[in-house]
Amino acid sequence: MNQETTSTTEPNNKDFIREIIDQDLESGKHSAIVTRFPPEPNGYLHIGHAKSICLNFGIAEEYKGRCHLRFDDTNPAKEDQEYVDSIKEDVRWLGFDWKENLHFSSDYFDQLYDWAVHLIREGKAYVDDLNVEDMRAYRGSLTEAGKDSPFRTRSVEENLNLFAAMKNGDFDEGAKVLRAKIDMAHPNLNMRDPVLYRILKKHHHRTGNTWCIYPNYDFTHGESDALEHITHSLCTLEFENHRPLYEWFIDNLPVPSQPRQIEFARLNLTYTVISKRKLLQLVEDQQVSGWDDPRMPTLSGMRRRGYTPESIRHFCGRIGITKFNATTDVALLEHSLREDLNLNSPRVMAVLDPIKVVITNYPEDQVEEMEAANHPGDESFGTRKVPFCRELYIERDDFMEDAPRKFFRMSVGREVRFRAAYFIKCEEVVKDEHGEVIELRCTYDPETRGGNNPPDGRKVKGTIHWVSARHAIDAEVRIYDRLFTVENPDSEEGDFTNYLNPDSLKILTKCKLEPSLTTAAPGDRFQFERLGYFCRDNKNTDQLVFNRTVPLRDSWGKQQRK
RNA sequence: AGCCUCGUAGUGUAAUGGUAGCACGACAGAUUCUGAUUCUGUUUGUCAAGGUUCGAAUCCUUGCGAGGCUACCA
Repeated sequence: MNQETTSTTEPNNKDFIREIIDQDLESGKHSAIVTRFPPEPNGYLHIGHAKSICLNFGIAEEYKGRCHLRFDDTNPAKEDQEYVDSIKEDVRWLGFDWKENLHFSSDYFDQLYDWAVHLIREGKAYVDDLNVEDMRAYRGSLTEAGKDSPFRTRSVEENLNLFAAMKNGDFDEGAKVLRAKIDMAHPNLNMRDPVLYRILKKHHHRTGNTWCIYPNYDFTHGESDALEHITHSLCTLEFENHRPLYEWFIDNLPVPSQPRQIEFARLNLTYTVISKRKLLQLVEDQQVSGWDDPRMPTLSGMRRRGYTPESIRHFCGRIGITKFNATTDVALLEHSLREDLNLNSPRVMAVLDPIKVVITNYPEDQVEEMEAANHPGDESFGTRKVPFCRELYIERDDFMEDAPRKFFRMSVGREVRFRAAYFIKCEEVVKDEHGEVIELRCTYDPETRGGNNPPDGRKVKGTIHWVSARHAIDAEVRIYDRLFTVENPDSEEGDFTNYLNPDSLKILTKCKLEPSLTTAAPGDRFQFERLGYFCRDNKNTDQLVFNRTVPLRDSWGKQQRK
């Protein structure tokens, strides 16, 4: 679909990764570029993954190479087919296509096993009986060297037998591991004889019960890259310390290609938590309704909220790629969102918190079909008919009794434009016994039909939206706000859940929508004029529910808050 | 405290020894049948101190600050 927008919005300046790629192409090190997006199927994709997806698939498009989707499924205890399915759906929704390049690390279990045996034969790996606590103690610390395991000197023969026995299920989980024999005094802790294989008597979502030993990330990732002829293996900064190990495997194994790992900073966003672990906690503690709660920064949540894939791709293009651990202002994401929505959303009228308006000089039984533009800046959106009659609803906020001079809306004695309808003047307020305003009695000027200025040259400062009381349809509208009250929930005192915004969801049940919205399909997006962008919920499809994607920028509201 | 990485307007990101730019935000104004959009303008920056150089954000030294690393997770 709109994949072109990704490449057409690339900044002129290349990031450091693309510069490396340019050099590798120029020097002849590579003639084609191959990247990969390697999620573990143990959770849902979020906006941070989108950054990586746009980088990897984006580079493949720009350099006419390819990008593999590879599931890093080496830990059957956490992984599940459900996640595989959701990840594929989300990548596709974002607008990327892995074509025939769908892979699983588990496809390489046989090869990895053979390579582990190879290392043993070379005297570069051994079976260790140390338990978890002892292994930790032997590893040393950040400042002290570790010491060799007493099992480090086993013969090749013995290691071969033991490893085969591990594979055959002769030992319990945790009884033994296979370790690389590198250097227990290495300043980089990852090089102190890292574990390669552990015993896990678990069912794997793809290999079933074939295996009871599984390779871990370090022993799997680089070799999988090499097997797929990945040229540039892009990952986040926390793997920086793993690069020497990544290279050690590439150097010490007869792999078919030499991929290069390059790290970049992961995405942080203000007022948001992004880590999978924390998102899982919100789901499990039922602070949100699920992974696809519209307040979640997951792709499924954002999709449900009404985000467009284009806006997310634009955003990812704008934030750049660096090694600096930055926190991006969520306003930049919202800017990308509004930019796309403004261009592509048809306008409609909806009243979320209605007050009734009676036009006293309008005939009781008359109905007019007012013609309204669907987009003020784009005639190709066409027009629609909106019914107008004697009784209408307007937004409660659009009326004020003792209104200041700068209030350009309804107040007794003031005249405003009802969008695409008429000039309306408020004559009288009706209140109930509690003093609550329940009705406005108004008059209209027939000379202003269509909302046009009258022949006498009279002008009006404000234009407000409305719906016909007789024709309006009822709907529920969910108003979402940021999930957290502080810019960086992760770095505040105490648990991040202490900073959840209690007002992140308001459910409005008495909303009145113009009748054209009857035909809105789940997932359809609109601008409710003067309010914001809204999207019909894709989950509660038996009723009419709209999610507010993002409000319009509001310089009046901003004034008020001062 | 050992190792690795990183410090450019409020935020994010360019400038690859030669005029510190862009975007977002904020602020002001113009236009407007959405207090939206659009348009115009304003504002603010090279972590610090030395050094090399005709010239340093860029190279060197030292200091300061930030992040990551001690799973049989990825």
